Amino acid sequence: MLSRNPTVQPEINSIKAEVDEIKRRRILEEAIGQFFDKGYEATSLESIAEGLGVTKQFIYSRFRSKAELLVAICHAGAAAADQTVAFSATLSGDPAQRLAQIIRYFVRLQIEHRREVALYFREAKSLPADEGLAIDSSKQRFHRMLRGLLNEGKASGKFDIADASLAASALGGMASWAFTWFQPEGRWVAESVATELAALALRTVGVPDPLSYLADEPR
Amino acid sequence: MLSRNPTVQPEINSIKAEVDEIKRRRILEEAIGQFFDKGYEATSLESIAEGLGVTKQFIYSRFRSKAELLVAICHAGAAAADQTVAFSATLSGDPAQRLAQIIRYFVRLQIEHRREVALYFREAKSLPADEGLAIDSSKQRFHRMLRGLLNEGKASGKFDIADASLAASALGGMASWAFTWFQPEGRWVAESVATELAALALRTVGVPDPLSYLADEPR
DNA sequence: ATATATATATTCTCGTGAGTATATATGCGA
DNA sequence: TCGCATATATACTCACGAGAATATATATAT
Repeated sequence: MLSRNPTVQPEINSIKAEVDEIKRRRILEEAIGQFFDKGYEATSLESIAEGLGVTKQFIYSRFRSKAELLVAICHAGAAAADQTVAFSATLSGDPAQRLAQIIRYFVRLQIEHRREVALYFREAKSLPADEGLAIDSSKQRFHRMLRGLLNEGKASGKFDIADASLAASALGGMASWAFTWFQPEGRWVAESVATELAALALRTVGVPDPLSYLADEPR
Repeated sequence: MLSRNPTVQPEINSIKAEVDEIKRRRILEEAIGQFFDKGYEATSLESIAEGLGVTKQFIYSRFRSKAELLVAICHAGAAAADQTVAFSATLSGDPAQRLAQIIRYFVRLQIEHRREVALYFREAKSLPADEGLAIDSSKQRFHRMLRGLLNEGKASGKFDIADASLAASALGGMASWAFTWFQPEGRWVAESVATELAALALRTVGVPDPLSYLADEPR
């Protein structure tokens, strides 16, 4: 008998990998929901297992500890800031145009991952020390990116601001805060919130005609 | 023997009341510090007692439960919003002028009570249901107040905004966020942060010359 | 000086939950 | 069909912490 077609092997592995990934995802989904509702410390692994209809051991087979669940979730939350920094590096041209795109991009991510973002703000103190620092540096990189852009716009006379660092904090707050009030079932649509906040952000830094930078975006 | 001068009585009582109040305050101070650093659930009453150099029973003699400590702290956090709403009711005149004063007032309070504010955001879920609702309605009243003012300014042509509710959320975020980044030992002074954020807020809603409303304020 | 109330300390109880050790089932390769 | 690895379940340990019960010290009143 001939040996089996070796090309099958990776396929089998990829199915297994896919199943593993799905299991991981489901565990994380449940953990996000319960951590978000009750808080990290107040949620037991038992109750997460119960919510999934499995036992605690199932979770331990995929994650080494409760803290590791939180780490994975917080990484997903910090990813919004990281991705936005990466996105900003792909942009060039007019600072106002770039700022608008950055805010839109960031707000959309914040809204999409509201719960993870909320958890990484709320529960950062329960993280292992090194992970906590990683989160902090994500925030710092985001802030520096924004401050850099604002300084650039200020230097070229596009933006009218007293202090770029403070303005960056103000814009960061305006955009980040969405995770506290945005309701997916509410009257707002993520896309239009992102566009409106981008328009408000442009005005905050003294761009007189924000709409000209957002004319083709959905409202 | 004559009976004791009855006027002494209230004085003794007031001393006792004062001492009681001091004890309460110290317990709350310690609780705020530890809850803020480690989180509510992760902090034991034992460790709060230890931090104070007393026993757990000392705390139980002033507060009925651990949750009652959190309730007291969260009330202090929500007070920033409540007081600002009350303050806004004392103002009249130009909407831009009022908005600037409101933002300044609110930011100063948020900064002063950063830790309580942070706790009432982070730990609201650990609160008894009715207290949680009270907090929510504080936030709502604040939002409605701001939205009302923005609508007023929009109607009179002072403010240029698409949607007052969304703009209120944006300004709320800009101002609230200060509790996450303000460092009392850092480069900023609370007063000037409050004034700068008020200026940025005015520009966000389309007031062209914010400084004319803030000329006499400290920067 | 003695009785009474109040503040503070000491010592338990009891539930809960993270993590582990051990058992069983399921699927896969030969 | 058998044997092995891995996935899942059951049953335990062990520490911790909220709150209560009980004891002691301190202050006030008579």
